[in-house]
Amino acid sequence: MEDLKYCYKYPHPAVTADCVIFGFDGVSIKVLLIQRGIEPYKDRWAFPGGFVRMDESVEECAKRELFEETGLKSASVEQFYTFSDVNRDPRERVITVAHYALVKISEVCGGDDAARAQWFSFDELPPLAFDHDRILRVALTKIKERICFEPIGFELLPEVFTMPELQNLYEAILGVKFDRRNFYSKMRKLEILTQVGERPAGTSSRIPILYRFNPTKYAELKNRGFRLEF
Amino acid sequence: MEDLKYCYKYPHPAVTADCVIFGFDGVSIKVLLIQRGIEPYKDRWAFPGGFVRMDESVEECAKRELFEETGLKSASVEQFYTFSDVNRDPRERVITVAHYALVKISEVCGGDDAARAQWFSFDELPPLAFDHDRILRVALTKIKERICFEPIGFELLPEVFTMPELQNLYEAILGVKFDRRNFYSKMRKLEILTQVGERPAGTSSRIPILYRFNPTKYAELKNRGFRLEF
DNA sequence: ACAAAAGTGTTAGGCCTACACCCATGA
DNA sequence: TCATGGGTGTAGGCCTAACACTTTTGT
Repeated sequence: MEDLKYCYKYPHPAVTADCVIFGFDGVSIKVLLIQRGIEPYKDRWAFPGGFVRMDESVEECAKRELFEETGLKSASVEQFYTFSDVNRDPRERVITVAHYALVKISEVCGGDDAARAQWFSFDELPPLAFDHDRILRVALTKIKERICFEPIGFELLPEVFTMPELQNLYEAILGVKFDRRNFYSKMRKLEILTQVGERPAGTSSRIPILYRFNPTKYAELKNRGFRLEF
Repeated sequence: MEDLKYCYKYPHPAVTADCVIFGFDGVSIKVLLIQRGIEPYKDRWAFPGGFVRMDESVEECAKRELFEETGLKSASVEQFYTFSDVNRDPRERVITVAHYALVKISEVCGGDDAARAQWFSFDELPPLAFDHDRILRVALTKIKERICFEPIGFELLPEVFTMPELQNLYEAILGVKFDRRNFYSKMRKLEILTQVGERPAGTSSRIPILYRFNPTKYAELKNRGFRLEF
């Protein structure tokens, strides 16, 4: 008991930051999980995360843990809910501030740190540690809410992408199907897409046109907020 | 030092729950503050709130503290952000989960507990304790986001209200002016308002028509979500 | 008598939705 | 040659935004 050296007049909960990391492979949404190496829930899959240090905010903690456990250096990690059920951790009272981030799936391929990290799609999810299944459900809800008002979708796509890919992304997140023609014109109206290169005139209607997004317009739209009526 | 009886292997932050309580007096938005009786920030105004106990979630804590300090028993206290800057409390590391609630201003009039509680409008705010001014700004942002998608506004109004009052409420929260005629028809289209009583025919165009809201339609709309294009 | 507050309806424009056809490729 | 995937444009309906007049009351 000699190592219990941090003492308080009243009981204090432990506080952690967890990261729900979403990716997109062109077809379906993926989530990044880490296989736990220690008890409790040893060998179960869980979100990257860990205990908040006394010299960092929970957001800083989330970014640090994310980097340590997956090698990801994502600028936009954002908290979305704090889970505080009394018995959510068998060790002691732990309150977790849950964050999410949208990343390009290619960014997390390499790295030895990421040995235990793996992308899962929703129809092949393993059982999760702690209350992480609940955290995932809430994260999904929040993402759905956001995607209609901020062009967050693009953070999930590679630099260059096709219109069908973009549509797949929206359909995968929102769980609905759109009319291709309406989706195209809606996106064009936003004026954040720039066509990449030229399609040799008349030579192909089968290979999709490539786009990248216009960073200026994109940032502007993101600040101003927008309204996607899906 | 004998009373430092809660000891841990690693340092733990303290965790509090704070409540930003919004009210509406028919003209402007008010916020409920409590004058602190103890250091730090003694005599400064702050949001109701306090330390999370080990046998309650942060939401339960928020409700409990709200009741203890203001006599309010509000069903719908909702967390909106967790503030964790390292030095936000001079005593020790304190992370606070901030909540908000919308209440009818009449519900908090009586009660001795509320002796130190007082409603303030935004143009006469006193200096706030801790980082509560920042918390207030974030709360306002979140409320603005919500009011366009959930009919939360009605929770701020008395049972029976007039259309101008309702419009004032929306204008006060969103900080913009609406065309009266467009606002009226938009509200009518939602079909959640029921006219109260009868206006003696032809006898008055100066006193406003009274409405209450239809709880069934209101709940339905709240679940389904809606879209107010202001 | 005049200013201020409350009530009401119409029109034009923009956005959303639904929908059909052509071209190219690969089986 | 046929099925599949990609690209494009149009017409109708709904919602939004702009806008004017009448009544009443209080000063």
